[in-house]
Amino acid sequence: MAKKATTKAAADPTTEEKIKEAARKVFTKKGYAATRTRDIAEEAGINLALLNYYFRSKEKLFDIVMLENIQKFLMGLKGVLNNKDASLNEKVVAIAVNYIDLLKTHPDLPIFILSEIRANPEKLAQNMAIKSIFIDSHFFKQLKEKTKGKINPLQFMINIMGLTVFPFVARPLLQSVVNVKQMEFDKLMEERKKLIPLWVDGMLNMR
Amino acid sequence: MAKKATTKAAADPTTEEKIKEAARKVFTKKGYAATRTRDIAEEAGINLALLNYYFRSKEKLFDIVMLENIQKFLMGLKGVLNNKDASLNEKVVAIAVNYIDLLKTHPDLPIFILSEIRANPEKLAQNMAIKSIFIDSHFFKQLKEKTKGKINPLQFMINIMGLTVFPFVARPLLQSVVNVKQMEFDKLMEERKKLIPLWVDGMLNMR
DNA sequence: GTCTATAATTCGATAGAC
DNA sequence: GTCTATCGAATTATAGAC
Repeated sequence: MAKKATTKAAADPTTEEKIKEAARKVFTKKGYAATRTRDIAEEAGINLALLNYYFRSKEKLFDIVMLENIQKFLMGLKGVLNNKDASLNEKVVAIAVNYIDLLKTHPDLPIFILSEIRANPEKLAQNMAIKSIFIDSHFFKQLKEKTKGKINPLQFMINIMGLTVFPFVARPLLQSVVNVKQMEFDKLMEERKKLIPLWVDGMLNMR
Repeated sequence: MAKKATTKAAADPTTEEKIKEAARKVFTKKGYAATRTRDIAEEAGINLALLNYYFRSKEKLFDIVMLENIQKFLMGLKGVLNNKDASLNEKVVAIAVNYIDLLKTHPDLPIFILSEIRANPEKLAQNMAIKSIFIDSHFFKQLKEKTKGKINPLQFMINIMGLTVFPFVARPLLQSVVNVKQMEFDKLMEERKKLIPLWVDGMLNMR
């Protein structure tokens, strides 16, 4: 591991890295159970036996990919939520923009994370002190002030995440059922970067 | 099929019905690939061989469950969206209340449908003329009028569904990571029946 | 480190008795 | 219709040559 971290970072990927990237791609697309290690090996352009040589098993490889995916999905948030110099509205802008940019390149991330957690909740509890990321954040305090007892601030947290993330979760349905094309979808998501902060501001300042 | 639809509807379930109900439960919880026919048989309290006797294969059984799930999820919507006597706001209320009630008893429905469509988009295209349910609905016309060219009405359709459905999609994360208990979750969802129409109204009447 | 070949297991499906 | 027993295919994992 970390054999050639000498000069260049992105020289040519180690076999181990190739396998992990292939695993991320296939796992994220098809889910744990539907993924065959052969698919990963083929995607990585290596032999099946090498997968078990580097990672002990399918499950261990999955755990690594899963952990990194969750971090990718949540850790970007941490800095934003705790920036004490940003107003509530500025934070909403940052959340919307960051997530939409992330999800435009990794659209399957949310549905993968959510369905795997759902199928296997006990795997999560572990170490993750993610609760604090949301509930103990500066952002959450700002929400509490703004809503002063009237409405549970968690409702707004759900709304902001929902307005941002839900379109990507619903994308399979939008594309294959409502027949929204990839380009139209991307355009809608770009529009939402500006719209979501307006909508959230409206919700927070009602009556 | 339909052997004893004589007097009582919910007398005692046919073996066939028992299998289908067990299949719905297990498939919806674990997804197609992670489900073993043995799990379904055990859940139904019958023998594995009977599953193949009544339904030809795991896949055929799944297709039936999937179709019924999609109908359960979308068909309730159809009547609401096309009720010409209901105002836009009344329709939003109906959507929120209907879905939250449905999802409180079937919380895994959305994530199941979305992740299975995602893993297997070609299975959908089929017969389903679902596009019309949304785009050609009376509700969509009302949205168009209200937003008169300013914003794509699809954005609001996404918002309404997102505000309503997303909490249930995110529930695994909320419960096992943010540590929201079942009772608190249910309470939040009840609150949302009243809040969502207010929020949507605010969004539609901005500036 | 990488490959081929194969062992070990799991799982969907069926044969055949009752 | 329902069960037990088992087959056959698919898939993860490993042994062993290079």
